[in-house]
Amino acid sequence: MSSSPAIAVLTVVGPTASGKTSLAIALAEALQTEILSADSMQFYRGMEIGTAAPTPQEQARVPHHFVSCLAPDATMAAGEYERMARREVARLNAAGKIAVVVGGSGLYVNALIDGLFPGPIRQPEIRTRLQQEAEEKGNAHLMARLRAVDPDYAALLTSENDLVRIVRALEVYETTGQPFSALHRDHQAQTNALHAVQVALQWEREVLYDRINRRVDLMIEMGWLEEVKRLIALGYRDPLCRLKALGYRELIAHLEGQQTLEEAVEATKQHHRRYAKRQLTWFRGDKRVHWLPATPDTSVSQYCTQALALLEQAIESAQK
RNA sequence: GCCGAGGUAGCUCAGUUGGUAGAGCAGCGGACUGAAAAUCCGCGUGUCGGCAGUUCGAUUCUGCCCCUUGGCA
Repeated sequence: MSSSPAIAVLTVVGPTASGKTSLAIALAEALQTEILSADSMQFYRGMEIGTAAPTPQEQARVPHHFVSCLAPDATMAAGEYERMARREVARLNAAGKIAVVVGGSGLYVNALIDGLFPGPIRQPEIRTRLQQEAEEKGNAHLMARLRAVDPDYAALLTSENDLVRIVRALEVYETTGQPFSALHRDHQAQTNALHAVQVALQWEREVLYDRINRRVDLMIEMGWLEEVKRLIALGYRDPLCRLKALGYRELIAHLEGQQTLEEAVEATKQHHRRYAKRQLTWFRGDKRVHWLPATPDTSVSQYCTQALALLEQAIESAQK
């Protein structure tokens, strides 16, 4: 019976195509532990090529969780992920192991480490109703409603066009009778954050974009189009469009004759580059993340050594 | 070689009857609490090809040069 480690999780975060998967595997091997994915799209089965999920060979090296475990028409939610992932962290910690978490979905990583406020899961009927209302009476109408029940949160939003957030906040208010911002504030006051060490690989922007472009080409070479065709044949065309995983809609548009393969590939690369930029903004904003300078000449084992050293330091200071 | 067209942002181009310039795309920055690979907000980043002349002032007018391009040879 081992005692719980001083650090509960070691995360590998950062933008897409930065090399998270291989670093996480190296770290999990070194720590003799398991990997929890924090990737909102690698959950889905049959989308392994397009989401750059760890390959069967990679998964054979280290046990993985939360990869290829849902049908493409299933819904996931950050709160559900928080519960499932924390259960795995607790199990590993109880065995004296540090959980290695890898993924680029910032909200999911935060849900796991910091926890979300205990709010309701999404309410499809309420959302549909509110969206219809926005369409009929305009976005400003919904924003005015939010301002009336939760002025603090309304003031934080950048625009009345951010319907996703306005609808969610109104949905929370309708379900709980509490303003979204108040629930959020209460939760921050009594946070139960996991003790974590977070690392990310920091590439020069041009090099990262080059890696993204090359990886999309590689995905096509590995049979991404066939993967999409297979999913369509299984009846997942519409769920796939709803998921909005990068590239799938573009490839579907190509398969349905709306654009050339080249156009679809170029659009996909661009969407990945923009996604990487949003991820950089997200993770740069979290001052707990340690950025390891990355270059084409550095090997995974070198990053691994650096990350383990950071982990060692954190464990020492946690034990003081 | 001759005749014509053009050189303005990373790209495609607009424009200034002389007062150092603006669109689209690309790009950059930010926000983010159960849809998050989603969603939303903000920002022109410039030796106006080069040199000289005219002018208070030239990206704009003039001259020469360089480069690209179409046609004729």
